[in-house]
Amino acid sequence: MSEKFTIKLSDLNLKADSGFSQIFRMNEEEEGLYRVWFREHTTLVEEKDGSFVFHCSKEEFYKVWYDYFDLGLDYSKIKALVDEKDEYLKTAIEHGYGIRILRQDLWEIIISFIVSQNNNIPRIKNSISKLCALTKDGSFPSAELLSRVSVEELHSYGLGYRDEYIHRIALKTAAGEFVPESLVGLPYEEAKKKLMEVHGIGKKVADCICVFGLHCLDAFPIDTHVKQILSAHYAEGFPFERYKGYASVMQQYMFYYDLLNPVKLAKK
DNA sequence: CAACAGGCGGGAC
DNA sequence: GTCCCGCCTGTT
Repeated sequence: MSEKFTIKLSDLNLKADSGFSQIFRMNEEEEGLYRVWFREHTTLVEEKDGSFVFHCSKEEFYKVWYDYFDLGLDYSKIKALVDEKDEYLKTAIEHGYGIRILRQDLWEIIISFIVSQNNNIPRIKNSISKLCALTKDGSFPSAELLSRVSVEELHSYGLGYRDEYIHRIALKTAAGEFVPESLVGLPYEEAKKKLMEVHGIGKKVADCICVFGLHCLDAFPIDTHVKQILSAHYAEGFPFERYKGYASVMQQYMFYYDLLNPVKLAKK
């Protein structure tokens, strides 16, 4: 609380990262002041005159938050890959300054994206905040803790039919029959395949877990927004080869831009 | 009222 | 393999 660490960072925009696709509990507590969580760590971050003030020690910043915000990766280089002739992607990137693929906790991402399926953001956030209320400190509940919560209780968190998916994967994980950590370091295709063996994880959720939980930037989650973007702007096919190794970064720019400026509405 | 939201499982074929 | 349907629930 007392200790603060200020640093200048480029290609980071807390508003863009918090409000949309990958984090369901980075809340703006006050104007320009955000709370972030990573496992047992939490801190406030504020954006001020192009600098970022972390309400933690310099040691904690470098130990936890530097990696969390993926600050070792130069996003300006990735943006430079974009095809000069691709007006749509160029526009999307201009509007998505500061988007990064954060390195969040794998277990939290697995559960969060199961919750996210066929769902909307306010409801997702509400369910996840109820899950986090299960712990004393507001951190995300472990598999062991979740496995002890009844399906009925889970249902009361507004999870709908996903209650059983959560219950089953929590039991399986607590029993050691599913080991999330075993996915770390696997090639993208293998990780995706193993994830899809879990009841409640399909193609899209598996891809999201690969991107946001395993930092596989080759994955390219196709949800309803991206599907519409692809058919509206890439009828000839999206140039995956060109963006090899960074497809998900492009996906994030497109997704974010579509939230601001939906393809469907723009077309009519 | 129906359609949709950051889809998935299950069954038909 | 592809297609199609039902599904929790809040919002438009």
